[in-house]
Amino acid sequence: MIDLTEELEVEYQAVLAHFRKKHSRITESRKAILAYMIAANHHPSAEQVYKDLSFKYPSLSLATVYNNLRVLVDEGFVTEIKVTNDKTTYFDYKGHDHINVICENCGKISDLEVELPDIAHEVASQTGYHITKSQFLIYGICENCQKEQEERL
Amino acid sequence: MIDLTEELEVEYQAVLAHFRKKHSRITESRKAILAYMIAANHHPSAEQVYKDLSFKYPSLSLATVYNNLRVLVDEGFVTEIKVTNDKTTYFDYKGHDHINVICENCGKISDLEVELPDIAHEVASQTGYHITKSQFLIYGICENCQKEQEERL
DNA sequence: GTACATGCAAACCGTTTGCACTATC
DNA sequence: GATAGTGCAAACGGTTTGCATGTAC
Repeated sequence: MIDLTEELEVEYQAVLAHFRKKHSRITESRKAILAYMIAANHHPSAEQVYKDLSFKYPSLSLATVYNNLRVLVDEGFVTEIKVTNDKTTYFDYKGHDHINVICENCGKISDLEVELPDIAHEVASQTGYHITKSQFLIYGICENCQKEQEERL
Repeated sequence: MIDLTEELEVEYQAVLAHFRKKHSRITESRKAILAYMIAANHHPSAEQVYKDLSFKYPSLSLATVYNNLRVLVDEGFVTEIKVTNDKTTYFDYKGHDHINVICENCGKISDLEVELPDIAHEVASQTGYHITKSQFLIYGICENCQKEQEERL
């Protein structure tokens, strides 16, 4: 098992408590993947989680990693990150706040103009990155789908 | 061919001029895909571009759509948009400004904390979306890769 | 004991590639 | 005429799925 600081251990236990409450089973694989994700200070792919845990858990399968990451995403503990020009999905445990508006129901993607501070400049000065382009995505439910959902009740 | 307004026609001709300058060939497929993308007010997938153009261009292939979208992306005319929980890449002709910071060279993904206005609230009031989560991505070259590139000169 | 989770391997599907052919320049 | 671009079909690769088995409860 990954070694967690006291603070992270609290987080870890809180998620386990959440699983118990939901009557989800707490398996060795699940604990290992959860601990890995909580401890991770990078944004691993499923493959990377699998490789890193395979040493300690030789019987772990890639499908199980995907299954558990999916569960963690569905429960709101982990965020998916997609990067252009890369088929891989990366996973981030409770990613920080990180505008296209995407409807999670119908998949429609809309543009939205909103007043923003000069993020690129700020990012550049703060990180030393040479900024080439940026992408702000907001996920939600569009008006049409909200209506449809209301009508469905 | 898609019918373009005068303004869009100027844009279209400008891109063609760009291609001539680069000694890229201006084929029927290329013109059709470009015009489609310039006229599009949505964010089509390659598949959708292919389907929509297939009527007028029955011999057009999906691979050619991918090739040309790739070219338009490489030349900076089109932006790719990736959405979580969806394998598809969407394409946006000169997307509007739309903070994970992603290094285009090494693929490293970093978190960054930046002061932002209450975007979600603003988006919600402006669009009527019910916001559930958001994702801000900035692409650039990280300090390490900048150094490596400088050293390579 | 029940049924959710796992592991394996095969299927899936968006995207890319290899190659012969076509058409732009 | 040279060669970049095209079209087709096959390959690729990240992710998902079906199913038999294992195990948390």
